[in-house]
Amino acid sequence: MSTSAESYHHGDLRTALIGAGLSALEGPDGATLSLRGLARTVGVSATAVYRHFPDKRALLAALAGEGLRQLGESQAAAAQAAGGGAKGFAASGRAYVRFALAHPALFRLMFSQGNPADFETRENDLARDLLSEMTLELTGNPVAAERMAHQAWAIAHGIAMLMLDGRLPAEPALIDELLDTDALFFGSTPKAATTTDR
Amino acid sequence: MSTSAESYHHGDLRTALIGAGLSALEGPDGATLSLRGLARTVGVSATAVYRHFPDKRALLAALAGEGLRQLGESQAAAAQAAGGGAKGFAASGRAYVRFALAHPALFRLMFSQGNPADFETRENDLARDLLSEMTLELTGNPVAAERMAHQAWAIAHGIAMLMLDGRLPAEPALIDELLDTDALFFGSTPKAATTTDR
DNA sequence: CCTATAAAGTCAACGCCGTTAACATAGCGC
DNA sequence: GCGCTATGTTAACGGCGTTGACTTTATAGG
Repeated sequence: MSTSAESYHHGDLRTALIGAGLSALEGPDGATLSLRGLARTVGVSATAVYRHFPDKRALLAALAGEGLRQLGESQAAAAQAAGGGAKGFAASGRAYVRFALAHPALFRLMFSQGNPADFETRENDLARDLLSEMTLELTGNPVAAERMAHQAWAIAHGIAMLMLDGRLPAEPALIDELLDTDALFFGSTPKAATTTDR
Repeated sequence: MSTSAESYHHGDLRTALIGAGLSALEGPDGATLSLRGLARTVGVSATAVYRHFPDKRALLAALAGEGLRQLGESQAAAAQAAGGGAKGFAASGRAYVRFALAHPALFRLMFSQGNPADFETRENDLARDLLSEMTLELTGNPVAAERMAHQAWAIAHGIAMLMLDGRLPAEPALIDELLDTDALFFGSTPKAATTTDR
């Protein structure tokens, strides 16, 4: 009865806090959201938060979990829209980076927690499951699939992070180019290199 | 005369602060270093810091710059020890990830600043220059070199970050496997999943 | 040599933060 | 109807980054 509609005392504080937290993460200075500030925007005393979360970390973990869920949804939708298969796989990779660029503070939060076990649950782990499924489908080999999953995750995550940090320009064309699995490293080596023409 | 030996009032505070900051970043809870705490360990009043850095961000930027310099050194050393060429390139990639795992808080700090321009200087940008040189040497083509550099950076960075966050196990064998340029994605799989496009 | 000036450091204070303890209130089960 | 428990409040603590007004010290110039 803690997480239902809106009834008793003030409303559903837990849900309200998470909502406020998510929207605070969207604005500028989303990197520095404070427990007190959050309580203020929800219109509640600072210490009321502690009835729903043991401490700030727990609140952040909940936000990260929600972000993870949304990321999984985005990727799944993108993969399906692209018609699955290799196209879908590539689309889910682009969706990963796009999500990071669209929600920088949330994305950073999702990957700066102590240990993922605090908020990675069966339900919000869609992204991970999807990745496993897709690579298995593409390779047909569990061992190769796992390596492919790891490498794909790493490169998408690397691109996302470097762009968020301003180390790489956050241009859509660059995302596509770097994620292009046909052109990875030497894939198109000698002459090819001319792929960039456009 | 602000950054020289050690002479006048207290010593070279700026250098001392950076040293203390770097060593604080090595310990646990290095993620939460405080200006006051740093001043305390150096044996100086909290506000003395402001004679050398306009604010905390500037101090952190200085630490990040120093970290960047060290990272470049590590990579250059590893590349040279491996004899340059493709071997050297692979070695520098491993060194990148190893550095991240060896100095988690420092590495995170290096890649969570607002904009890199604040601390990326000609002298500490060794890592970036090295990467450009190596990929150009390997491809012989400026365009291909740049893409290779971006992709290599992204995958190394992704591996490092995911391991730091506990999303991937931080095992040396896995680092090697994921960085293996010959086995990237479909490199070693038969049918290569035929990504089709293009 | 001695003094003006500016660099380097100190102290007190402000407002914000996360968190704890003690207290108030409202809804539900018996 | 009563008590229990979930939910919320107020007051307070210590720590933080930062500012302003002050003190000390090194050094440069007459």
